[in-house]
Amino acid sequence: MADSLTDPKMAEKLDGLRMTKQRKVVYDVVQELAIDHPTASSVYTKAKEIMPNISLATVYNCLETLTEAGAITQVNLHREASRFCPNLQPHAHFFCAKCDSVFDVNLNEQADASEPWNLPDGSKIQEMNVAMRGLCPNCQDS
Amino acid sequence: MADSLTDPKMAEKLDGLRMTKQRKVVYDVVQELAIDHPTASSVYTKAKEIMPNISLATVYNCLETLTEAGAITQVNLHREASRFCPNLQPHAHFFCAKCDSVFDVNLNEQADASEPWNLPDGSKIQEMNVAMRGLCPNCQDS
DNA sequence: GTTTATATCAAGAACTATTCTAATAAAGGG
DNA sequence: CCCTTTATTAGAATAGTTCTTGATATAAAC
Repeated sequence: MADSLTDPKMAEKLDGLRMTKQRKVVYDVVQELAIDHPTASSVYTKAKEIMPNISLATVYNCLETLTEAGAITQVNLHREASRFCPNLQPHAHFFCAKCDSVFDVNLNEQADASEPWNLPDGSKIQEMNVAMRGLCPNCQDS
Repeated sequence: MADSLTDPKMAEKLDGLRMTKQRKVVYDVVQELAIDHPTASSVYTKAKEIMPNISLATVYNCLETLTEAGAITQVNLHREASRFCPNLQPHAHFFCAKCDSVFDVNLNEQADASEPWNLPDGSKIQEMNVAMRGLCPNCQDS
């Protein structure tokens, strides 16, 4: 599969990173549960089925390492528990207020579409957050 | 000013809400510090200058109430402390990775612009998050 | 291969931002 | 004003996450 850790492009991202058994398990679990956008503790629960001695701290460490390496991304809404997503394509996330599910939303292919996001039919947005991190003009110079 | 609590449109939003002294102070402080996008504790520090006996819990309560009423919005990036913003126009937020400042970013007026966000010249995006909350098709029906 | 350096792991303590609890106080309607 | 409702306060509690320590494992240097 394209997003496998053994994929050459992914290997490049993970350059200099030790692919330990724990990291592999954590990454595989995030892939397996991708559709749920699992939290750290969901990943922990599932990872223990494969590696019973793995600790929650290690799961947190692995998730952080994989995120920094760019293999997965951290997904948040307000201050709810972080969720993790192995989809590296540019996309947004929709959080259902009722059933607590989270799903990926792709950009609309048609540039002239009225709605930039390709939401499933029948979903209704109540709130939208757009945040960017980077360097401001002042900090860019120094 | 247009965003004042005494503005008729704002009054409508706050319908049914008791405008207590504390809520007024908290709202005024958020307005005053708007450019900084203050955290709850920044609001608390400033609010105490005006009302020395106000408690942190009250600041949190007021911020929550004002947010629910639609008078301010809660702004987050990952799980950093929430920040609050009295700008009710649709806009995004830019978090500087170096100086920790946060600023408003408006939508580009020109529909055909290459970049949908009107970023200040010289700023550089490293990461972008788009999240929506609402009802998914399944939950819409039930 | 042995030694030395570096990175990772596990367990639990510590931390931060936030929410909850229970008692007191303040608003607003009659 | 009085009464009911709602808000405030201070401090305790909580959730999610990060940190610390010592033990292991891996890699690098010799």
